Amino acid sequence: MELTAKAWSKSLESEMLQRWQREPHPERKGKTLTIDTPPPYPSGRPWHIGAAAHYAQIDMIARASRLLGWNVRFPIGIDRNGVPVEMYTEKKLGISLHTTPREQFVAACRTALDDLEAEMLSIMKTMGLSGDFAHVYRTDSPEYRSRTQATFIDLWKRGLIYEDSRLNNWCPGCMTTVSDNEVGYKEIPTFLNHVEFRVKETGQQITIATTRPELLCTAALVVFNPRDERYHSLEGKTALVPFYNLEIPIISHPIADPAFGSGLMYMSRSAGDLNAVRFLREMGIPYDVCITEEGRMNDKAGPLVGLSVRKARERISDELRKLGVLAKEEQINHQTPVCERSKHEIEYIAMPEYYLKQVEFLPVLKQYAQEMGFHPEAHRQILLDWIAAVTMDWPISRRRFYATEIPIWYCAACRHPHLPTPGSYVQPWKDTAPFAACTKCGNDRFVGEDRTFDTWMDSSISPLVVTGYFTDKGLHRKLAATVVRPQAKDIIRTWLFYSLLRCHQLTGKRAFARAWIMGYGVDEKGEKMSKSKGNVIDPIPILEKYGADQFRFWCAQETSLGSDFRCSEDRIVGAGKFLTKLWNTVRFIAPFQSKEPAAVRPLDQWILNELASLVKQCKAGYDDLNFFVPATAIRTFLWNVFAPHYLELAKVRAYRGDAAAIQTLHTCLRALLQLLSPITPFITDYLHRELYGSPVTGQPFPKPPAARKLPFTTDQLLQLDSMIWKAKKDRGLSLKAPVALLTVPAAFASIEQELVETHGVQQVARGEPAVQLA
RNA sequence: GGGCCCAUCGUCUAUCGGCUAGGACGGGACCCUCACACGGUCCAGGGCCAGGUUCAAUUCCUGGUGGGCCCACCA
Repeated sequence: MELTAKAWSKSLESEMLQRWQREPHPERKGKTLTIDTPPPYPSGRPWHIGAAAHYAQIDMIARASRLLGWNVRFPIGIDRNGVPVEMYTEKKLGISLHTTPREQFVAACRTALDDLEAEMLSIMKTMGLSGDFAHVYRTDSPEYRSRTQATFIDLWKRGLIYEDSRLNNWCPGCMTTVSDNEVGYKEIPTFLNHVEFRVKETGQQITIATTRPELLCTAALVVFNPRDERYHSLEGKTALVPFYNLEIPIISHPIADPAFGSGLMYMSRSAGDLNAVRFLREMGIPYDVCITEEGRMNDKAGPLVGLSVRKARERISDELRKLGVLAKEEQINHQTPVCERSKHEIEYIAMPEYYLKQVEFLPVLKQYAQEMGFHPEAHRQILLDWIAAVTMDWPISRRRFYATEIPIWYCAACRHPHLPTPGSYVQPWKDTAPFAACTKCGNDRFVGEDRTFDTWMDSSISPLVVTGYFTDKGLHRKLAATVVRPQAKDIIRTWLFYSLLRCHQLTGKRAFARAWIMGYGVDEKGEKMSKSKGNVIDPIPILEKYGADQFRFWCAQETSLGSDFRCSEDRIVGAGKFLTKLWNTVRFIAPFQSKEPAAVRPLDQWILNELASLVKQCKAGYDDLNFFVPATAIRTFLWNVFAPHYLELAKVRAYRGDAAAIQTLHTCLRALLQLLSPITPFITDYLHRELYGSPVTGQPFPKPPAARKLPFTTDQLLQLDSMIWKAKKDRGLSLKAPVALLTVPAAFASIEQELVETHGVQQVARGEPAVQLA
């Protein structure tokens, strides 16, 4: 065979891809492992290099599992529902969801998604993902959406869904209710306004500090802490709200912090934060929102009506200043709740929304979180912490367009809800109701629901979709116990949590055997990549420049499982050298062929011992789905032990045609290629075919050679070689220069021949290691 | 404010409480030695701080500091 080139060429990768397309992975006999591949979300260009790295590693899960003997199902899906594409479309086309006809807007989103999706799929293919590209599923397909709807209908019938109007997180930008885990916090500078109220009964002046003066129009109470003795005399009195001249009671309640401001707070019926939401609920005070869905003041705000919340805040401060009741304005940084999607400041508005019960399922979810496997183990805690923090049911309805529709029609007369039979995809906002008459009042006119689902309602059933729950219950039962969920760390509280919840509600079982959690790809300074920072690295030019295997090897050896990893082009370049090293090692070994059986010499046994330990390390790494372990172990073996020491010492024998040396070289090489194949499938498959005439895939996991005790250790041998090289180097001699006298301990007697031949030793003596040059 | 995780050369990491803390990337010097200059050889460079346990601490404990993440949150 001919390996004339001096290095592996990434152009061979497309050749290999075509080859693989012609010969798909053979079904194996063993048990089946299903990967619940995270369907990536096409939210804009470029696709994040960290995401590409993530999928490269998921392919390593697939390939490593096959190498370990599993039959692997590796579906490929794309998540296409929800706000990100709507925002992308609004920005790209300069249109607004709220002013564009729904049909038209949905079509524009679909076009955008198709383009972005094509690019992601092409990247996945280029990287050599061994997934099922023939059956890509899309979460916005009528088929998938019909399943989301079917599960909703199921849960509805079982009484797990209810509608309620309660104060909830509202994003004025997205114009929808959002759930707690879509809310983030951002430090925003604002003013803490010290506003003077008067006590009606005594005329006494009291000061109240607030960041939300624009909510004064709905002021309900003034509160002080019962432990705060300064204000005991105010209990039961009445406060006069400036500007609006409202009369509100003063009460004591522990919610007020004596150390904050003056120790007095006012509570608005239009809650300014979650704490207030809870307080109102606890006190049984009906809410009375003074903010509109667009984030403007409504008519309750009197003269402020129509102003944005922010403008209203400035305006009321002006008014209070004019009245002489604004004692102080302090600039503070405020941890402000913002929408994680659109970054708008969250307001608390009550809208009727559907809720899915989750609180009562927390104990079983906790149990699942404790039972299932986690790679790495440490990340289990993130899920447990989240489960412990959940206090409310999940609001699942959204007032958006590009998402799965809630499958309900209401009787036009009595508003009674009607749900269709599960199975087909329905769009109540445009479809005619599939009912003859209202089951309650007999009326024959219906109004379709126009709200959609939170997208996690769709993605949380992916473990069921990929195991055939909706198409083949028998298959599902067979596959369900061995599902592996790979995903990023940041969506533990959403995707992982909701999947466990929903699958439990639908099947009564735990969705996953194991979860594999990867860290974030950060930039080379260690900072999070974000489009706003402009430090997002596009994977396409990287893959074009360096090829898939180089990228994959970099991914594997960059960081241990679960930690964040820095994306630095320099280090990707560095990873490529390994492929060249491997290539040239093969280039050296390939020409040597020997069929006759031969007994190994002690030197051969030494490297076989090392190989045995390598095989065990790789097995442990692959079992833990931690590719850092095999990648670094293989690299160290090849570069620090096998090539510089064994290869050099066995070289002369190999040239001579020594069968034991040649067979040992091939034993090591073959095992190396197989052990490495999950990480760098292109080069290993190419070389395995060239040398051994068969694909590297489909081989069983390499067996560790039988190890035998030797009189010298690896460290001793490495140090001996190094000592000789250093001696020559110090004298400015070539490494081929002869050694006049080499003194070695008796332990090396069995490999003396190789030492002599390799280092050009003229005479050998026994004793502590020493080199004497001519 | 509460919780979780982490802390080793510039970077990524190794090290059952015990040899001079090992390797890789990057840096420097020399060498184109017949698989490989995407190579070889050599060099420089590190245990966050303060206590404690111990014959012995990078390793175990406590506190601090510094990161990361999560939750709550100043009305």
